[in-house]
Amino acid sequence: MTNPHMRISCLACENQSTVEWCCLNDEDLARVDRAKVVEEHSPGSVIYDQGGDCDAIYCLQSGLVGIRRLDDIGNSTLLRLACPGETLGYRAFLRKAPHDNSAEVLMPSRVCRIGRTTVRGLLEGNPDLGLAFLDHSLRDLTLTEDRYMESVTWKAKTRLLHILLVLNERFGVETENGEHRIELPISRQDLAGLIGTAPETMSRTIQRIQTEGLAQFDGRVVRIFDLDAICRDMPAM
Amino acid sequence: MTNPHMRISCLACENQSTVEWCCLNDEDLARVDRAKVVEEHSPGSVIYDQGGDCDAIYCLQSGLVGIRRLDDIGNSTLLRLACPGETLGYRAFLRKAPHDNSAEVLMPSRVCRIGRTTVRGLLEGNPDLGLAFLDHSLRDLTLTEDRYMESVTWKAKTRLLHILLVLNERFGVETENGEHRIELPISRQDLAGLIGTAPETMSRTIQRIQTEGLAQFDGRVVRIFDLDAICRDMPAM
DNA sequence: CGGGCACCTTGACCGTGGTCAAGATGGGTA
DNA sequence: TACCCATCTTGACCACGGTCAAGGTGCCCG
Repeated sequence: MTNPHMRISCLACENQSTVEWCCLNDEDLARVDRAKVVEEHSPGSVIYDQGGDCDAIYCLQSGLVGIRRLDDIGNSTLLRLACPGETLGYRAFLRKAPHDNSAEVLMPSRVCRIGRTTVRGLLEGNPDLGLAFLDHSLRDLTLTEDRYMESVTWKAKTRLLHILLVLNERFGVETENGEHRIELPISRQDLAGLIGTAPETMSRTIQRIQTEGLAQFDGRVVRIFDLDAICRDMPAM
Repeated sequence: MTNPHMRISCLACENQSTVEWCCLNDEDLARVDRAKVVEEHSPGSVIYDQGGDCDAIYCLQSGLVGIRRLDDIGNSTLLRLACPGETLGYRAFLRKAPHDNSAEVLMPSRVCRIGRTTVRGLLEGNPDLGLAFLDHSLRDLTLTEDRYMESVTWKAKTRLLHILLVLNERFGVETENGEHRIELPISRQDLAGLIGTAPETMSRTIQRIQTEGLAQFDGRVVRIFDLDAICRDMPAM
């Protein structure tokens, strides 16, 4: 899993500017660089497990990771996606509590693991880092609250269209004829989890969207003909 | 609204030990005490408004405050309750963004208003305060995420029973015959908002709970005969 | 006192979406 | 090629809960 040859220095990492790490000076970055362990993960492998103790935080350098939560019965629900530059597992770390979700690799990913003592040291020496984490947490909080409101007030179709708009921002490409193509990074089941419905409902909602001509689903490829039409369907945006 | 006669020093405030303020030394507490403005509010009055700019944070000394969010149509939903000791409006303040919710007084309350410059000064001089806010934010995040999961997987009846258990912790009293009495601090409408349903569904759910003998509703007074029976109805607790 | 007005309740209706069960599809392996 | 398995789709069913509409209750105010 560990691959020292592909190693990129934190000082040269293009994600360095993301939220929490942008406040570190070169000296501290070098310290992280020395302490970190770079891991290569392939889809399906787990970075950390729900319920497990937290002895490090992770920085996603490239790839894609899914944050899952295990139901009390045992079925896991995809809560959200983590993209390159995101720091993973910081919540459990800072709360000194077990992870309340799991991180599973969805696309081949390179993850930097930064041990507990290193982070503690940085936090103590650099008050801004704490504030950066605070910022991250506040952003997550707003996102989660918005999500809650949506799940209560919006219908499944609206929520799916909304997710498509978000996925389009990240994974969509515009073809020459003005059409948008998204290569979905996740299965239908996970898509269902992401909007909080059963997989069957996901299938049916997709059918409905297709017959209404809003989008075409072909395996994991989605084609959107009229992005504006979808935007117009959103309440309050 | 302001009442200088009822003023309690921060140094003597019984809520001083709550999350963010416990990390301040006496000197800083005295600084807050000098800068703060104490406000007396009666039910219905608004501490801050959604969409409004944030130029202070508020510390609830006594009473009860409801955190509301305005829908895009204009109907407001009660998101959660804030009890004495809670710091209000810190999120908008720290994010330097407009309030994304409103704080409305539900029971006669005394609120300490601490101006922007004072808090900024404290944050700069005292890194621990930032970490305390971080802690608060992380706790809120977990609560909100749990709430989201519940709203997706639990039925209205289960959610109502859960809220009753929570309200019982805060407002319940145990009578001599082992029965629990809760004096609800909120209307049915707000109770409905709290579990994310329509008011009509709230009424019907209450009826169902009564016919099943789990609790008796009489105006704002709820009597619970068998607390354990309700706990047993909760999935995974 | 009556009128107005919130708030709550109840009834009727029906759409959304959960659930169970049965196929369909497709990839991986022997 | 045949088989298996996971994933996805489709159908049938129906409970939960949203919505609209009509009463009911209590409260404040003129």
